Amino acid sequence: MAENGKPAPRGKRERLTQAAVELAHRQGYRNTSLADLAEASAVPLGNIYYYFKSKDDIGRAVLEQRLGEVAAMKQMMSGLPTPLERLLGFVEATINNAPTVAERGCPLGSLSAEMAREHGEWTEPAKGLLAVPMAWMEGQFADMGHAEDAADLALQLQSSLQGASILAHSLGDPALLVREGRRLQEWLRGMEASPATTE
Amino acid sequence: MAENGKPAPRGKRERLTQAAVELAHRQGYRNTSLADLAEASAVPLGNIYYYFKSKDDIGRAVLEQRLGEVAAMKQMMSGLPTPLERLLGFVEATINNAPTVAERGCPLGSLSAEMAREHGEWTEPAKGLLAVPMAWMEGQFADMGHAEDAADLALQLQSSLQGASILAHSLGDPALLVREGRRLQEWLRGMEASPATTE
Amino acid sequence: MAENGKPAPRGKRERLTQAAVELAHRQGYRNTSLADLAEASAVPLGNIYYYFKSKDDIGRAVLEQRLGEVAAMKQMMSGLPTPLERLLGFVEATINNAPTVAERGCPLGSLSAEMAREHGEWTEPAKGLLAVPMAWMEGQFADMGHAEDAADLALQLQSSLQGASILAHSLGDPALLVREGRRLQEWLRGMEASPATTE
Amino acid sequence: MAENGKPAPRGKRERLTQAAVELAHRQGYRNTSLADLAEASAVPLGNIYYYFKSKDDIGRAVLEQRLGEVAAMKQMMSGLPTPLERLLGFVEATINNAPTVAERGCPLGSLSAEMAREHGEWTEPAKGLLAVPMAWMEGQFADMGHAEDAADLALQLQSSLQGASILAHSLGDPALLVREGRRLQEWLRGMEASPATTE
DNA sequence: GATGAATGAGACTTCATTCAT
DNA sequence: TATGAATGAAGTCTCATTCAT
Repeated sequence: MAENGKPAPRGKRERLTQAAVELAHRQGYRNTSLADLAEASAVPLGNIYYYFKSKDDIGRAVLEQRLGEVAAMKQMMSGLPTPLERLLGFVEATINNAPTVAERGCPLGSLSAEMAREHGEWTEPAKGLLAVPMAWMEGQFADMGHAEDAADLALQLQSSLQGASILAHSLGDPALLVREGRRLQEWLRGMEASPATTE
Repeated sequence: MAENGKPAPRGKRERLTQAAVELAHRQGYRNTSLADLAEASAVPLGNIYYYFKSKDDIGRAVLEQRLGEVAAMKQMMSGLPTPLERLLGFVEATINNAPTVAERGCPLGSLSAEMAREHGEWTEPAKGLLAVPMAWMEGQFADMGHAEDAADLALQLQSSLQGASILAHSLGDPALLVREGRRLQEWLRGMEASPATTE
Repeated sequence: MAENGKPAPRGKRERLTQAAVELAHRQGYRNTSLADLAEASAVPLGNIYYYFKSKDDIGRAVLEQRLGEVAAMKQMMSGLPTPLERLLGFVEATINNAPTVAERGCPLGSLSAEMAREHGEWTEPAKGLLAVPMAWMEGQFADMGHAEDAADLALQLQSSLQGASILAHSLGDPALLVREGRRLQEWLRGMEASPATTE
Repeated sequence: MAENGKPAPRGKRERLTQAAVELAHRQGYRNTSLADLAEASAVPLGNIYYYFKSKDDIGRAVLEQRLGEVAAMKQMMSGLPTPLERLLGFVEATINNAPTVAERGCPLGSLSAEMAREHGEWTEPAKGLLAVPMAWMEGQFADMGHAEDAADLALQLQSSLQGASILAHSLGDPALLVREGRRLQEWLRGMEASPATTE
């Protein structure tokens, strides 16, 4: 009764989405049963269908939620003054996330890999999980004066981060991601010294 | 060696393993039913249990098979004269595999990611899928005279290859893996010029 | 008539009944969910239970509505001067309805068939759907001077109409019902020429 | 071990089909759950899927079984010497079936009506349930010398039989079907006297 | 009266695993 | 060894019905 007395029915769909996102990260989307989800979100199984009309619909919500997080990350980085700082900040965020990544995999990469196999409706949106950040990186590199090879640099950065995430996860060692992240930050800093002055 | 005339049952287990490896790559291990496997290997469903005592047992065989392929790859590369050529050959092999990787994911990475989640018995052997190649890379870098940062270089190379594989798979574009592979080969060649012996 | 200003809730029950009748005709009673009904009648699902205490209760209303239509048809025909014209008019009405019958089945026959199977409370009222028109026909034949075999003639007429409706529906061809209807009209007209004067 | 010791695995699919045909007749196809079917045929629910890959597949089998019965009926009638006797025999068979029809509906008509609504794959074969017998009747009438109006006569006969079946079922009175059947037999006999040879 | 939300039984389906031969 | 058949748990989904405002 504090702020409102309603049992906050709005919160339920979000609770479900949140739990679904978490479970999909922890054990995979396909591997997560609706019973799992019902228990994790304390919603009776049958009631899930009041909020989502199918499991696929939940998958869509998970995807959207993750895409929203990607957008939020871009938004957050846009507060930094230079493209170099923004890229450094992005890598820093990944590094900070290393323990979780080592335990459950990269939130974007693992979901993307899983959904890329389902040659269904959401194969397109799933691409955004990795493509959107990479496109953003490309923009930052371009702004740094590396317009010509911005795409290659972005591919290099995104590949390294994704690969290091996989290694950290598969080998269960967050330090791998931290190490590779630090190296990438060094690389980024060194890049500014000679900005595309290739001639 | 033949004690009796019974038709060597050896072929069946291998056919099953082979089919399981292929199906796990194509659609994921968990997502592959024993009925799928029975059909793909032309072995009656009930008979699978003569060769494997459970589905988990098949997972173990798949893992072993892939680990065997890793060993074979090392063996094959050992025919090349210098560590640089060996590393270049490894990357070249990955590049040649790009179309398959784009369609089904990296044979090692995707399996490793899937099995890393099953906090069961085979979490340890699964690590080898990515750790063994990386350790091998480390050895090559050391042989090239980069003893001190061999581990970092190996991490860098393996991360980039794995990451590029994920991107190629998720975005459905083999060219990404080819591009990143070529860049890595350039990087490797440039490295020999000044082999850490900076002075 | 208005005792208070409350918006006459009468309209809703009728809207529900009307929609239920239509849906039952189009897709079958059992096959119609309350969610379907709620949507079709623009009445919130939960609110249906204010007007009907169970789905069975809705079935009862559907039945009553159809029985009311039967009564209305009788009423309408009573405006015609002779029994022959009344019977001809009845057949004519059926013929006019042929397109709908071919698409959805006879409104009376299909409902009767569906509800006859439910050995429940409404098995009795359901009989009226076909029995009432048949009794009415019998009366008309009697009035035409065929008192002795009125029951047989009614059976013959009603059977033919129902059977032709089934054929039109099952084969998706309204022409079948039209053809049989015309034949029955001829038969009726020929009957008057020699009214029971069989000798 | 009498004739063969095998637990007659072949019999199971037929037992299932048989039970499905019976249950579909008694309570409708859609209204019959697989649990009902499992119980009626003494087959564990899960095992049904060894014999049929979906419920639709069972529906197909039911349809085929009924169509087979139609063919068998034609075959049986072909043993009679004249078309008149064959038609009389057909009506006689229907009459003999009256008690069952009154209880459960016409085996062909009710199935056809139900499946005509499912605008799916089997809408075509379902038409055969009523169309095949009607086409057969047409042939018999033609053989009787009524080539010109054979189609109309067949429509008339089939309509009357179907309609009388509905009435018998809906009103729960087998006598209605018997009465109408006898009348139709009389009509058929009277028809031969002046076989269309009106001049 | 009205309404969004909840609930639990039951439907169809898949699948790893076991059994009898 | 080989194999068709059996089995039961679990998964996704639907629906009539009820509850709390």
